[in-house]
Amino acid sequence: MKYELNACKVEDALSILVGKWKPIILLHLLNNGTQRFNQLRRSMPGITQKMLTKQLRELEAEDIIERVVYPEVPPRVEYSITEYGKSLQPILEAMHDWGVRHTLHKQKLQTQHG
Amino acid sequence: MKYELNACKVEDALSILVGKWKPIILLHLLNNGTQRFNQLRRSMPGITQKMLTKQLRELEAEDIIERVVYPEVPPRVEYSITEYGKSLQPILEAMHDWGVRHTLHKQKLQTQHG
DNA sequence: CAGTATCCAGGGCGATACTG
DNA sequence: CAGTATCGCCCTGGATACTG
Repeated sequence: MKYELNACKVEDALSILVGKWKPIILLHLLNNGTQRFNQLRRSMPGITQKMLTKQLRELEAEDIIERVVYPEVPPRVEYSITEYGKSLQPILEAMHDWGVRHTLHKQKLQTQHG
Repeated sequence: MKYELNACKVEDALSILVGKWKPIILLHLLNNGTQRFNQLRRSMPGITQKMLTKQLRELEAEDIIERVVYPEVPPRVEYSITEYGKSLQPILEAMHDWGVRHTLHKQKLQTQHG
């Protein structure tokens, strides 16, 4: 290992990403750029308005995403990743890469045991 | 971005790491090598036997750690990271690096707002 | 030493209804 | 359109006691 990893720091990152819909929200914003509330909602089948609002607010509180309200009728609210939020991308990529290999590993285990 | 990240894969990785004590356990095993049950326990102030057992069993079920029982009296059980478990290290490092920067970022925000 | 078994509190998350 | 408000389930995790 490059150096000793500190558990507290790891958990700081983990606490940001933990939440049933947070990774999905982040990936949608990273992949598709700025999105309106209902645009996000439609792209996440199964999420309720309450949960989407809650998860967005939590990410906003951590300065991971930005929320911009346009004073129009009907209301328009746009969400986007902040520069700081983009710094999470290496973590998401590392997880994605691992997830891809994890699928293969599980298949291998099943072949061995099954 | 290098390519589109898939939410399911990211969550596969996340689901392994989520658990109040799992990152701590993994870092202990990565930093210190094979450890006995009470050795881990002593290095994690606040954890109960039940929780340590539970988290260890879950990591074992995912083939992230290995559990070896020595049929002795008194019993000896040793835990270690598997080769597969070591593949999580890039994720933990990415989280650690981010966590370090997150601390600085929070301090910066507080200076601005406070 | 290395666990189980049991009970219990808090919070995450969902379903549903209502609103500026 | 983009939210709040309320209710309730379940699951994680903690406290405590017991055991091969």
